[in-house]
Amino acid sequence: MSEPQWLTEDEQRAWRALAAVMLRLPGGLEQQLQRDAGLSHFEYWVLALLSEAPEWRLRLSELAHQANASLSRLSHVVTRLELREWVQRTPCADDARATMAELTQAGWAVVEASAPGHVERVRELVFNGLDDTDVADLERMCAQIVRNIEDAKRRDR
Amino acid sequence: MSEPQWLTEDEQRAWRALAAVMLRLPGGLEQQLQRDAGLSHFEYWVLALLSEAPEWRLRLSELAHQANASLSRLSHVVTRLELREWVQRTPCADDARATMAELTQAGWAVVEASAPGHVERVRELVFNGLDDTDVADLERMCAQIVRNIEDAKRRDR
DNA sequence: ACGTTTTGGTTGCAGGATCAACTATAGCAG
DNA sequence: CTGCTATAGTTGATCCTGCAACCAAAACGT
Repeated sequence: MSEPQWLTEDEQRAWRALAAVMLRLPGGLEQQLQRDAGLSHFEYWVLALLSEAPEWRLRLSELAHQANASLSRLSHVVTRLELREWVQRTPCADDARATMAELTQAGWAVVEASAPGHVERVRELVFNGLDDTDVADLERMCAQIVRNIEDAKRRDR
Repeated sequence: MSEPQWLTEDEQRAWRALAAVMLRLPGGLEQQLQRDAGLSHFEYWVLALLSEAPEWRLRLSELAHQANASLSRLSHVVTRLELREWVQRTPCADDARATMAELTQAGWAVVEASAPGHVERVRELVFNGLDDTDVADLERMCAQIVRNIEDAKRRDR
């Protein structure tokens, strides 16, 4: 049994900083959206994804993937969004197992109304103090980390 | 009323990547800890912070700050950890309002047993594919983002 | 010394997330 | 065509978190 490979000092600091972002950023975003639009961040994200999809429609599984969520979580959220009449479920023509989620006019209005405030907040929390190089680096590193997570998930299965 | 300042293409990609990390990384860490040690990531984090503190003791408010959590959340978690006898609450000598959380021997054993597996997973998910420069950049950017969040919180109050 | 404000912490409750169990359809091997 | 397995989605139970209300002690102004 060998010693585990501990993190270096630099890695520890970086990990603490990333963990801090992971723990605090959701709350920071949530707060503005909740106050100004009565939406959770995840609800906003789902509506925004639908608003960018062709015909405002996506299969639930595809939507779950794009939203980085489990199908279960998405299903619950779509149910709530349906109750508020911002989204509608419709059966899928190609595949009888599948369900489509479709943005309603009212849902579109919600996205349109809340997007500017939300984008401003993202700017404020995430991009303030970062230059163009940083933004490119951030994307590259986060993409790498997401790949790592997906690989680990696949390995675990 | 002026047009909001939308994100550039680069910013959008970076934001999506960061959001993906924010949404998936907790789950990725949780899973390993839950499976191998029966701990949530946040519980581990709290125990680890205590294990590094002098005399294994910290005031709850200080612990909450270091753990990036609200006092309420921390209080709930400490209650659960106390039930498992990994942590003990003791009154604070200097300030009668304050409470100290202290790691027990059993709690220390839990940290010691689960740390190697957890560190390995952090390595796997976060640092795999990043070089030294990346690590330094990641820390700097995350620290900046945390500052942004704290500033916004202060402004909102 | 006394009232007010701030800080430290706890608790109950409501809302959301995860997990496991389940149904139904599609795809595939023989 | 018939099982078998994989995919798509739903649902209910349980657990966690945030919020608001609350209490107690400290700090502060006068």
